Parts: sequence; C-alpha cells; structure tokens
Amino acid sequence: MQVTPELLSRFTLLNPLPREALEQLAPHASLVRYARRAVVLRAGVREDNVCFLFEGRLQGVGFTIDGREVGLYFVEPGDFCGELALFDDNPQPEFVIATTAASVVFVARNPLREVMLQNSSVSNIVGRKLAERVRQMTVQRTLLGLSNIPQRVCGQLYLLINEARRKDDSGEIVNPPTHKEIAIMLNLSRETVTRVFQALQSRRIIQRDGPGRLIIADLASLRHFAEGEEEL
Amino acid sequence: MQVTPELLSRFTLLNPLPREALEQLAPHASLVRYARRAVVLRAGVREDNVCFLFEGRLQGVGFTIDGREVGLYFVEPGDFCGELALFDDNPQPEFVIATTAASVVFVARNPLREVMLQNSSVSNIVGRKLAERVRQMTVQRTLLGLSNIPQRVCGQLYLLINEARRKDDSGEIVNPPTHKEIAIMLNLSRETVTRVFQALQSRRIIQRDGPGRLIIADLASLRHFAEGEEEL
DNA sequence: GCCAATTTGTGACCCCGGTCACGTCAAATT
DNA sequence: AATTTGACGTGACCGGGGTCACAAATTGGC
Repeated sequence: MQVTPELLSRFTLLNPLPREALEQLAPHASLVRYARRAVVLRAGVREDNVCFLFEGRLQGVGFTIDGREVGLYFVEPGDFCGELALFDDNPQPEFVIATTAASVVFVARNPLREVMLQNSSVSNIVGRKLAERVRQMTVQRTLLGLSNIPQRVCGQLYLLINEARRKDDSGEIVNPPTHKEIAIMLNLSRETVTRVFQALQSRRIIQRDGPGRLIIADLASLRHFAEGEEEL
Repeated sequence: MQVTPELLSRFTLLNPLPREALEQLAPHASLVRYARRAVVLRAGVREDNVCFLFEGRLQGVGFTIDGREVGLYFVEPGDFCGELALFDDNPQPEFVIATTAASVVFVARNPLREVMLQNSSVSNIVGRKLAERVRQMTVQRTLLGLSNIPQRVCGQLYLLINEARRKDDSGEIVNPPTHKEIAIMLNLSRETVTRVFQALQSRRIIQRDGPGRLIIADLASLRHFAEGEEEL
C-alpha cells in the first residue's frame, strides 16, 4: 500500500526531515499489515528495508542453538527497527516478530541511506537513535543481573510503563506483552512470570483490564519492589 | 602525554582518515596509563573523551541496584569505547575498567565529532562500529539464553578466541580474563566458571601457560561443547 | 455465538548453580 | 624475606526456579 509524506512525518525519526526528503522517500515506502506472530524481519538475511512501526507492538527475538527464544527488545508505535542495515551490509542479527496485529511502514534502505548522508542533521538523528538502542540494551542486560527474580520482573514492568503513558502514582500498559514474551526478555520461565503477576495482583499493585490493558494501580509499590527496597 | 598522528593512525577506526584530519585531532589527544582495576570511564557522567585502547584489556561493566557486577563487553587493543558521546550528550551508560594494566589514548569528543561530520566517510566508519557493537551485544545476550551452563562458558571462550588469534584447530587467548570477569559476563558465579575450566583442563581442551596466556589445545572440541553437540 | 487455540493459573518434584567456608598458590608490596 | 592481596580450587549444603502435567479462562476466527 502506498505511503504519503504525511504518514512518514509522523515518525519521530523522520519528522525533522524537510518536506522534499519525505517526498523523495515516499515512493520507496509501503505500508504492510501483519497478523499476530508474523515474522516482520528475518535474522541472518540482509534486510533491504528499515521498519517503522505504525500500530501494534513488535519484539526483537533471537534463538539459542538449542532452540530457546531470547527476547531482546520491544518496539512501540512510532519507533523503528532494522536500522542496522543503514550502517553496513551485514545480515540482520535478530528476528523481529509482531506480538500483536501490527501495521508497519517499510522504507527502502538505500534511499533512506541517501537521505541520511545528504542531510547531515539526519545522520545525527539516526546516530542518536542507534546510541539510544545501545543504552536500552545496556539497561536490559543489567536487569538480568538481578538475582532476585520478582525484582527482575518488576523492573521490566517498570520499563514497559516508561515506554507507555505514566502518571504520578499509577500508569497503564496498552497491549501488554504476554507472560511468555516477558519471560524470554528476562531469561525466566513463563510460569515464574505468572506467579509474580499473581503476587502483584493479590497485593492490588497491578490489575488486568480486559484483553489489551494492564493497569498499574500502585506505581510507588512497584518501584519499591523493582529497586529491591522490599521483597516480594 | 602527547600523541602523534602516527599513533592515532594505528587504530582501525582512525586509520582511514586523511593525514590532515589526524593532525587536527592529535593536539586533542593524550596517552594515559592505567593500573589494573582502574576506572577508565565512569557511568552516569557525560564523558568528554572517546577512549582508544592501545594495550591491555578493558571491560565494560554495569552495576545492579543490589551491587552485583554485570559484565557487558571486553575491549581489545585497537578497539575503542565511550563512542556514544559522539552521538548525543547523554551520560555514559556503563563503567569501563582496566582488567590489566593498560594504556589508552583519549581523544576529545568535540574535535572528533567535527572530523566525523566533515568527513562523511568517517561517519560511515563510526556508524559501522556502533552497529557492530549492537551485533556484539546481541550475541552476548543470546549466550545468556543457554540454560546449559558449561555450554555458556564454552561459547564465551569461543568468542574470546575470535577476538584474538585463531588457527585451524587450536588457538590462544592472551591476557585472559579472570574467572570472575568471565562470570559476570555470563551471569554466573566465579566458582561455576572455575569448575567448568577444571573440566576443560582435565579433558586437555584448554591449558594455562603462565599468567598471561591461555592455550586452546582442542578448538574443535570446544566448539562442540559450545554448540551443545556434546554435554560436559 | 460457538469452537479451537492461546494464554493464564497452580501444584509437585527435583536438579543444579549460588552461597559459604575454607585452603592453596602466585604475585605484588613493604 | 615477610606480608598482603587477590586469583584459583574444592567440598557441602540448600533453596529457588525450571520442568512437567494439568485445569481454567480468555480470546480470536468464522
């Protein structure tokens, strides 16, 4: 499906681009809808597109030699993935999978790279985004260092709220990841995540609201557990 | 201590730079020696230098809230760290510590950034390096997904050989990391790493050679264990 | 609105790596 | 040379999370 410059400009990465650059990119962009669980980017192959998420949620996942899934990061609407293709010709290192029905905008790698090189302010933006990804991965890796497992889960939950809306002492996560999706992010079993969620629910800290919404009723307590000031 | 353009050109990142760029950078560079365990870059502060490793070995480490160390990556001679400062003004996310006595070349961030922007081929190089770091972190994270612990250690050892010299069916690691340094890379206890090393030594797969050299006598077997085709 | 497919919930068992407590050893420091 | 420091080695114990095996609930597809 065709894409307008207006649509492109709704992404924070592309928004600062001058009109002409957007018009240059639009012909090389296409909107694609994916069902839940569909593979958006494939590991091991050279990807020729950068993938901008319009709606839904994606997850970067790797696989160990023995077939175990490894969760690497979530992609929220407005963000993007597959940007490594802008920097070199090596294959995409990880899979990207739609964890909910999603619509994504593919932008062909080469035109985007052109725009990036011509427009020096744009390479700044892309570079900043890549740097931000390194920071995110560092935080995520640090989470895995926590030996107290409930603490680890609370920390992840807290990060997920950051990425979504957050009020003073409560918050919500729209289209929350499944327990299994959280589990692979944290090197835990699905059952363990379920048990922590149960504990948090019984303490009225979190609360499910229908299929696509998780309410954080007591953000302060969640942070306490995440920071290890209190044991679950 | 002052630094010559020749010294700068010995780093793979800076080597492709034209002579004039190197002369532009040299006045803003300095060579510093660090003792083992010294802190080279500090987390949480805005770093004004990019750090090129001349000799020795560095390790990027984070700390969890409960004080546990988290190993993120190793820096080998010729490589560099602290490059995120080139992309934004956010603080350095992790500590970088000298795991052996080391000499590093600090290059001031702003001049290097200038060179990078003027010389478009240079931003490519820096961008490629940053992309490479993301790939490394992805591989490292995937290692943590292995539930078989000896396999995890073997995988890490294999990566360390890659970074150093490697022959057909044997190899060596110079200035090998301590067991503890490996342990924090893999979310393991120091004792567990020691036990795996003992097992590998008794099978004549690895062999210590004095303080600063670890010989991989049977690379094929190590790879077998790393790939889970055989259990330790 | 119904059915198949996921997801979530929960108990029991068990293994394995963390922790603790040492001892040994080599290298740096005095 | 004596002392200290930190790395390495090793055993015993134990607790917590993985695994397995289900049941229940929720969801999406038609």
